[in-house]
Amino acid sequence: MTEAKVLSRGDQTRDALIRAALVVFGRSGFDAASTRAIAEAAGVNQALIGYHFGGKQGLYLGVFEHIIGQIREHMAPVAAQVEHRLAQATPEGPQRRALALEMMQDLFDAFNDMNFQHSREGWVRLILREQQDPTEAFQLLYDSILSRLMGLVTRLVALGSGLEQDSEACRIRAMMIFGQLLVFYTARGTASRHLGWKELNRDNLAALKRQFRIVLESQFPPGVPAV
Amino acid sequence: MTEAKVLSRGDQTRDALIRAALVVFGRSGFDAASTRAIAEAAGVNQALIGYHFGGKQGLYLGVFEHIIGQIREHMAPVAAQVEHRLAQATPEGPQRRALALEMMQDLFDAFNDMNFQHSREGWVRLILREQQDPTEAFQLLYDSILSRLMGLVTRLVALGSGLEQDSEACRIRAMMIFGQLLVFYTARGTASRHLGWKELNRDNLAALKRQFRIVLESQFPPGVPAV
DNA sequence: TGCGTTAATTTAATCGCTTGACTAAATTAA
DNA sequence: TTAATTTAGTCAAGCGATTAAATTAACGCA
Repeated sequence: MTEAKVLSRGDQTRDALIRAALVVFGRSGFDAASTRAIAEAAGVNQALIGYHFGGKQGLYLGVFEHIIGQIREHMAPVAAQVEHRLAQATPEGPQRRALALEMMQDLFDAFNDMNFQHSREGWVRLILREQQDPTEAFQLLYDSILSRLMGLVTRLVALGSGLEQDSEACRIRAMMIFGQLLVFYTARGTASRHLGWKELNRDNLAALKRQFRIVLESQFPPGVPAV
Repeated sequence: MTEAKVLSRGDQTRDALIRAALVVFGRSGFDAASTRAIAEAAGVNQALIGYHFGGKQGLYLGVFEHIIGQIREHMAPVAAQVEHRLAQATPEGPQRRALALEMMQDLFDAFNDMNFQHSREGWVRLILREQQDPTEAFQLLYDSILSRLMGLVTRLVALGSGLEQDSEACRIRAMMIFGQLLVFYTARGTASRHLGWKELNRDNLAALKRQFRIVLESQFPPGVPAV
């Protein structure tokens, strides 16, 4: 319903290739993924990769542009809202901890939902690989959204903890907070065995959110003065 | 100095192949890594992979047996010590929070040091890949040590939080605690840019440990009654 | 509407190259 | 002399890229 059906034949092919490549690249990595396998998964002739994207590399970048668009769609609204509230917040007010906590919960609720919705696709695997050996694709991803999200959470940590704005401590803490959620995707095998979660379903996600909320509150207790 | 020099010619070849394969498999993944590249990195003829390990797959398993041995060497002593203290601890004593906190810090100090020492090798990348698509190698790794470590931390969370022993909540919390550290390896690209850490050095590790300790204490405040 | 022309897109086939596995012969150690 | 180990070379299969030819859609004009 959200998709316009006025896609030309070429655009349909581009689309099918990107969606197939998302899966195949995610499962096998760039080198091990074959253009023939991608083309077959897309139901399309192999030479069309060269025609539409210039080659394997071009298709890979196309996949990341697609991902970036999706993440933007999910996170931009809540990020903008948090930025707005941050600009208005008095950094020394008495309830600034509660405020920071609330905004973090908004942000990470959206983050969790996005990850959950796309957990079946190849997102996680693709980004994980790029984290280990960043290429042009990661530069794109980081500059367009990741840096914004990280900066936002870092400012929220500063607000909630009283630590100096953008200090190294705040940045480390921001990374750690993400880590608490991401570990369920990055260490999927361990999570699967230790928790018996063969796949992340709605119930699992709810339990995860509950514990995350508890831990977040313990890190930024609303009623206690800052360190 | 720790290595006995009584290795036969064949054992030397096996050793060289495993060390080279650790790097090449880690960098490229199983499929994309070529046996020729591994053999060249080991300074050895390609056919020797087939001779000594039966094939590519056998070499891959050999690499994981090597890794498992190393992790055991690092973690088994502290794990045994914690298990011993856990067996003696009275689960309802007044300082059980402080006790749990102390044991967690011992455990994760060892964990951090191990990760740091081997961060240059291909460990992280290899295990990360197995987490996404577990093969026989991950089964081996999980059964031989990962399950023990996870179980241990889960029991410590139970002791420190007052939550029911081995409840799902405890297991989730245990995963999250690991996540706070692992994120600096799994999201290496983001960490590199957000923190300016091009590689994890001694200073960075110290800063990381400091923040981790603070967060851990906030989750299990020594002087406060349990939830 | 229908025809003819042009551009966009798709197809099958082929190129040189690399892959993992294997083998027989050569080399080394016991 | 025997067994363990290493070597160079070969095999079929799959790789990414490219090409010329075939097919399809788009547009101007009658």
